[in-house]
This record gives sequence, structure tokens and C-alpha cells, in this order.
Amino acid sequence: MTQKDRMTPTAHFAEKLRLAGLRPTRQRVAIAALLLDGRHRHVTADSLTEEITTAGLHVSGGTVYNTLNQFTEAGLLRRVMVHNDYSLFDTNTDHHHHFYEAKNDQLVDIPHDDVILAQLPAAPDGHEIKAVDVVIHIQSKDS
Amino acid sequence: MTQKDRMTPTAHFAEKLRLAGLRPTRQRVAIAALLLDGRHRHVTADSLTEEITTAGLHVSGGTVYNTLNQFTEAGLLRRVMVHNDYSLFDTNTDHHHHFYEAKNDQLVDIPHDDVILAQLPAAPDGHEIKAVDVVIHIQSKDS
DNA sequence: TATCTAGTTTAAAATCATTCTAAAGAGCCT
DNA sequence: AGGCTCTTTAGAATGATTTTAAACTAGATA
Repeated sequence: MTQKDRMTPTAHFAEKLRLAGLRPTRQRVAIAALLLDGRHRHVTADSLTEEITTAGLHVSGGTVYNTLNQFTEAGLLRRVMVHNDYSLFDTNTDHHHHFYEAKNDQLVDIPHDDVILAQLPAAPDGHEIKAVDVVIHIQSKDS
Repeated sequence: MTQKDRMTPTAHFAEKLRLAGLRPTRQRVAIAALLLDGRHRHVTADSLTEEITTAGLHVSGGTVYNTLNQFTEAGLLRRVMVHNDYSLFDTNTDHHHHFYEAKNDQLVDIPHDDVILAQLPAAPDGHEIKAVDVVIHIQSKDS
């Protein structure tokens, strides 16, 4: 039995935040409980705010944005770049790629091993590769 | 000697716009002359406006945005998705990929053949793959 | 060439996601 | 408990982009 098993859910997420260098405030723990439970999904500041409200809680808009940015900075979330209208955050921080359907702004995960990059260019002088993002744009066959 | 060779530059771009289904207005021809001359580069609404001004012309802000969107829609430009702060347009519509350095918001083209995708997943049912975008995030080695 | 009409441009206002601000509040160390 | 710093808050500010409604123009027609 691990330490984690003996903790209350709140203590578990508080610990997770501490490990990430973030002070476990009420707001951050609440958001962590919603986003960092292991489920893989994509959220926006808006959809998260809605979830918080549905959970009967309240977190100010600025804090929702700050928290998403801090979690991302800490590696607890990943920002996905698929359009310029608003930010999308992925609760799956493992290396993986995405299908994106512009028509309905739909994003679908692609398992890591389903994309094989047989060759990559060398990074420009003095630089190193930090990440490789593959976005496969898809479209309904009949549209 | 082709038709194109006999045309004035303006007529050439007007023709290009007509072929793309866009009425060749003074503003669109001016922007086409700046962006569709074969040079490969990345522009924003802002940088384009600056270029227009430098050329001694004036096109309203709304029209700059509309034109960039229409050119993109018509396949004369490509929108590059690398951050959420503003839109970047690529005058190179050939299939190719990018290096992106977040630190200074720098985008560099990668020749098409330098990336080899050995395997791609099948598109979800009823969908087809429209494009594959690879963005390689890079960082200075010393930062 | 004069006229017409749909498509375009314009400047300004509106929108919308996101960030900033300054004041009030809450972890956490002693 | 006291205190110091980091956070949260509501609301204002920012900035890219879109919308608006009126003036304009490309191109077709008479």
C-alpha cells in the first residue's frame, strides 16, 4: 500500500501540486481534482469554468486562466495548438499526436505509436529539438 | 512565350485572383503583388499592413484581415498554427513543415523531404486526411 | 458610354479571449 | 497568533480579429 492510497483525494492532489512547485490553494486543488484524475481530455478556459460551476464551485476567470497556464508550465497539462481562436489544454501529457477536424473544431488523440517519423531534420545550429507535434487535419468524406 | 509573359504585373495578379474566384480589386491586387510573387515567407496582418504602408499604399485594417482570409480560403496562402496570439500566413502553399522557436516566435521552413512520415493512422470512419502538419519545437541549447 | 447591381472597402464600433491591476484573502513558517 | 509572501478577486485593460452600415467599384448590360 502506497502513501497515495492512504491520502484523501484532496491531500492527493495537494501533494501533486506541491511536487510541481505550486502552493495547493483551494482553487488549484479543485481544478486539479477535475483535470488531473487520469482521464484524457481537452479543455478550454471556458469549458473548465463551466465544469467548476457544475461542481457547485466558483473560481474567478483570471484564476482559471492563471491556473491553466501554471499547470501547463509545470508539465501537468499540455497546450495544443490547432487554431488561433482560443487555447486548448490536453490532460494527456504523454507524447502523442492529434486528428483535428476544423469544421466542428474537434480534436481526437492519436496513440503515440500510430505515427512513425522515420526521419527528422537536424535542428538549426545551436538549437535542440524539444518536441515534435503532428496534427492530421481531417474532413468528412461527404463535405 | 506564355500568356503570362505578355501581361503587365498587375494584369498577371488580377488574372491569378480571377482564377481563384476573387474579383481583382485594387486592394487585392496590391496585396497579391506583395505576397504572391513566389517568395516564401511568413506574414501577419500587422507585418502586411506595414509593408503596404511602406509601399506608399493604404488598405484598411478590416480589408487586410478579409484578404488574408480569402487568399487562405482560395489556397493562395496557408495559415500556420503555432501559437494563439495572432495568425501567421505562409506564402509557401506547397506541402512542407516548420521549426518553431517559442522564445522569439521564430518560424523556419523545413523542406518537404526532410521529414519522412513512415506510418500514419487511418482517418476516423467517414473521414479523410486533408493535410499533415509537423511542427518541430526547438530551443537554444544554452537556454 | 451611362446605368445597374452585387460584391467590396472603409472607419469605427463591437467582440472575445486573455492579461493586468490593486486590494482583499489565505498558505505556511516561526 | 503574527507576519510575510503568494494567490485570488472583480473589474478594467489589451489586442487581435470581426462586424457594421454606409460609401464605392468592378463588371455586366443596355
